[in-house]
Amino acid sequence: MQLEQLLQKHFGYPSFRPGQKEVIEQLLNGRDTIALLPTGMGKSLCYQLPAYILNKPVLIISPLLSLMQDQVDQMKQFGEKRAVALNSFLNRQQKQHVMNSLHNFRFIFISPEMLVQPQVKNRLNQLELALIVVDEAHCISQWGFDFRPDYLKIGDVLKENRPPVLALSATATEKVLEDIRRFLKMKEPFEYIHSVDRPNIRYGKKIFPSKEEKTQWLLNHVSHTQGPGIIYTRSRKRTDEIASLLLELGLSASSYHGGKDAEDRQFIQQQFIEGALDWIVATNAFGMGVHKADVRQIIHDTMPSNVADYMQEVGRAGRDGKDAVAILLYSDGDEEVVRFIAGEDLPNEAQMELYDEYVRRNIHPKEMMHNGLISETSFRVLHYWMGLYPKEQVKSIFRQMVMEKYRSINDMLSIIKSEGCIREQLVHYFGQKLERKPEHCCEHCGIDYGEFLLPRTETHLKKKTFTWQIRLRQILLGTD
DNA sequence: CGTAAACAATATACATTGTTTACGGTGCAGTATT
Repeated sequence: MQLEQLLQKHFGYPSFRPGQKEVIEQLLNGRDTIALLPTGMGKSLCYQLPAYILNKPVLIISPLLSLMQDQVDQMKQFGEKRAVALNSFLNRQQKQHVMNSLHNFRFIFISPEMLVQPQVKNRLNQLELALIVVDEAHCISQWGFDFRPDYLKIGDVLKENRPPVLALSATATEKVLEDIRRFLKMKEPFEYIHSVDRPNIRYGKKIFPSKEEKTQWLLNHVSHTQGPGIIYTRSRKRTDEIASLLLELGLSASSYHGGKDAEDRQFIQQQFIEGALDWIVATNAFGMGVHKADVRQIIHDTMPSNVADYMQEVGRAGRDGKDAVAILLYSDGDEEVVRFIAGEDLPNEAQMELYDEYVRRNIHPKEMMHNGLISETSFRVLHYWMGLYPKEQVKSIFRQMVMEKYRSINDMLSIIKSEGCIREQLVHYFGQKLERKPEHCCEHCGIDYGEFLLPRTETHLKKKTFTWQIRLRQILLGTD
């Protein structure tokens, strides 16, 4: 049967979207594949159709519990009951039960941390899988080295005669692609790379002499333009600050960051997706797995720490194909804090010495953590690297890591400070060529905020006084 | 590293200036505790 017929049979679609057919053909031929497709362009079909054709379970490695849960729920809603998320939401018994019946599932979602557990790894390696998928594969590069080291172990977990591996992401620089190939141990993968350019997004940029002026401009702009929108800033505290100011101006806004309860985060995200909330003021915790098509604006109150993150964040605008705008705000010295945060949580040399000493004295290095000498995150990262290389080499690896981070920050900064076309520079950064400049390009080429500058009407201000506002106030003010 | 808030000192009974201190992103798993 032709692929199109199979698509029709299993999903009821008459034709493929760009890239899907090529990717699926390669996978069915048993070839490792990297697919860079813009969000909302049907990435999940690339593994779902092969799952039905090959009729064996597909393993999907996913970065977030909430993402797995959404996908499983969605599948169940569409009548696919044979989907499961193998993660810490399951208690011991449930986990055991799922582990014993893995062959009965068609889609198995799992976190890298769960995947590398010996018991889980062995069980999965006994299973005959159709495909191994790494969703949001840029996380390998973005998180693996200094945050979630288990991302770097995925390749080691996979046995020699494994099924093809499919790495999915929306954007990746050549460096990220290299990390994906290397840490997934891919063998001459087929690569489908969609253009990173998003013609319907206009790139704005505003430079201010002081932070106060920046904030003033932001408040004024947001209160006179259309949402829905996301405002990215660097610290949790500042998300709360800005959100409060917007609330005072009568706008519907909420802050969002990793320090909030999972429940509250879920609730806020849901309100935003449903359109009951116009503005989300967030740290980089917000975004992955947020499927909202009509986001009109992305505003950066603080610069992101690299161009790949910037593209990822900006890419959340205008998924419906309609016009959207991304505005990057900068005030002198913003990069200093970004630089600090980049190096802050990495293990320092004193901790490396101490780790070494603990090992020499036959004390489990975990004690460092219990003695409050290192954070959990830093310990995990340090433990990973010290297990691989001698101390001096680890020191040098971390020095390089910091240098690399500083370089990425500088790359972002030089785009901000440059006088050139923003779109062109972004596209070039991903090693691509800009085919055609859209009419509304960027700050440099001339930007017209046009319809985004529609004045806010009274109804706009007052139409929403639902229960969510009360709930949001509770969350924001911490009163129940 | 840089900022801002909290605190202290000055020099005079209020407010300015100097000094110290706290703080800063991303998530998983699994266990102990509300």
